[in-house]
Amino acid sequence: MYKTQPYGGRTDPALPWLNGAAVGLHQPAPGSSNGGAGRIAQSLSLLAQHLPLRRRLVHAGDAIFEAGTPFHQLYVINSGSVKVVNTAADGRNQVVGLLFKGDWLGFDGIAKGHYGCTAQALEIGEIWGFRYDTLMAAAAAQPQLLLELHTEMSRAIVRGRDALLSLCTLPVAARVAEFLRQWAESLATRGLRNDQITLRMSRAEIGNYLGMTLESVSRALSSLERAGVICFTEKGRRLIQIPDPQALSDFIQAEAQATGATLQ
Amino acid sequence: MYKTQPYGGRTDPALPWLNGAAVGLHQPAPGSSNGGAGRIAQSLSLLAQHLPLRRRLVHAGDAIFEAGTPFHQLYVINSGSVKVVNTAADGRNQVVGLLFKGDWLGFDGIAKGHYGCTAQALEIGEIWGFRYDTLMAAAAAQPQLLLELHTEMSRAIVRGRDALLSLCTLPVAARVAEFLRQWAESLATRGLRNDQITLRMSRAEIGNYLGMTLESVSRALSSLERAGVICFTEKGRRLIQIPDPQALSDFIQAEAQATGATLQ
DNA sequence: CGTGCCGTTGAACTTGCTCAAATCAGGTGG
DNA sequence: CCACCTGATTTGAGCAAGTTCAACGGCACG
Repeated sequence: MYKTQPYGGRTDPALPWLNGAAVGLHQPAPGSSNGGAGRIAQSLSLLAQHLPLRRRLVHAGDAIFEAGTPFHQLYVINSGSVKVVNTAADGRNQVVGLLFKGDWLGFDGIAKGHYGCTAQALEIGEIWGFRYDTLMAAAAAQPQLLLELHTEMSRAIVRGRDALLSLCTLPVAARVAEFLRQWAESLATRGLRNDQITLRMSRAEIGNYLGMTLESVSRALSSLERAGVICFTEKGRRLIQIPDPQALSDFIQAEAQATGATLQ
Repeated sequence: MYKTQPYGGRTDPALPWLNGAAVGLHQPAPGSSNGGAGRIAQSLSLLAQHLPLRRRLVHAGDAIFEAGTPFHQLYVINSGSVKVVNTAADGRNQVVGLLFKGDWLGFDGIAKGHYGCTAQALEIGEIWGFRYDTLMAAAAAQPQLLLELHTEMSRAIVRGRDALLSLCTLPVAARVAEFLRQWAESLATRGLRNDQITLRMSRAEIGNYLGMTLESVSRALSSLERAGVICFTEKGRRLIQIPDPQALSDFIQAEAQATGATLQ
């Protein structure tokens, strides 16, 4: 397996912190049973209350914003899912993010003054748009808005880093498994059923996202099915069932250790 | 070459925007010849003026903060360089960032309430620390501080995405070249000489950062030297000279195209 | 009913990894 | 100042994961 080997750095005392949990500065909404779903609903309603929103219905394939256009607005997903595609100067491009209800879009525009990525809906959904300067003005009266913004930006940074880590330390099959695990986790956080996933991307898109070929994605899914970690439903090979989320995690763990990617 | 192949997405009209340029919302400092260096000096002095800073001298290897400790402070590099190491729950860890003067540290703590990474100095330098809540309080009086924060967070997001793109679309040799190019660019932005680079990381650390083995890093550097794109100085193989930055870019371009990673 | 796209699977090939040995730089103690 | 030791780096040879190329089946759409 093509994994980076241990390097005798000084930062290696294997640390026991959970990386996946989505606990934030926010206390769970009083009276909400699920921290994740409550948090997201709460923050969406906060926005709705204090900002003039441009609500837009999108269909699969619709662009929410395009790389290169001037930045003025941020967006929040009220429903549906979105992929973010990064494009380099020489035309190489890559899916760099996959976002769901409550996630924000367009942060990369703040620094550069124009969007650096293209965001595209993967299914029917509703996207809320609002101007960055309006948000800042509203935040003067409602500081909670600022905390929300910072938390979401921080989350985006963490997501990017975790993606990098997966990409560098996991073999293909485990990367696909991790992809499914994260997707299921995102659904669970939002209070949706997470025992099945409707892939809204082609094998080619998934492969592009995970840094592998479409054939590798296909093979990885087949091998996950053979291992009994996932099942395909009778109809269509884009609807994936996950009988036991723990089995997915175990699979990833096993693959990671097999490669010696554990480090230190 | 193991590169992701084209996928017939709908987002592919190859876009001509430069990805590397560091132009921001900030207008170049009036009277400063170099936008980058001016911007950084300006934003450092803005912080010094409006915030009580904890200044700390660090030596190579010193930790600025450790993954898992509670988040209260953000940090800014006043001088020196820093690496950021991400650690997963199962012990896999990876260098996910390399930062220089003017860069901020610790954003990942905002969402989770504790730092998710460890930051470690690569050389002697001075790090400024200040509490996040103090920053927010000061921002009420000085909104420029907020813009600064957002710009830096945005920049961190963009950097992460670009790293992902390199990792997925470039073969090893080009990845090393791109690494050097970015380092040189960072130096240039800060008004420092960018015709030579003192690597402050071992081959193993570089490999970990770039998702390859230390042997691959070594071979890539040797091949860059053979191609005349870089030179080693007589003393030590950690001081690298870059006679012609353009040649580096050309090398990357050529390698990228050779793999068909161009897409579209 | 043909055309096109998506997905799967097989076989051969290539890149980058693993293992191993030799070299080199830096620091330590005599 | 030199011998020595340790860790970093380079380089080679063989191997394997994942890619490339290619063929086939299924489903949707005109």
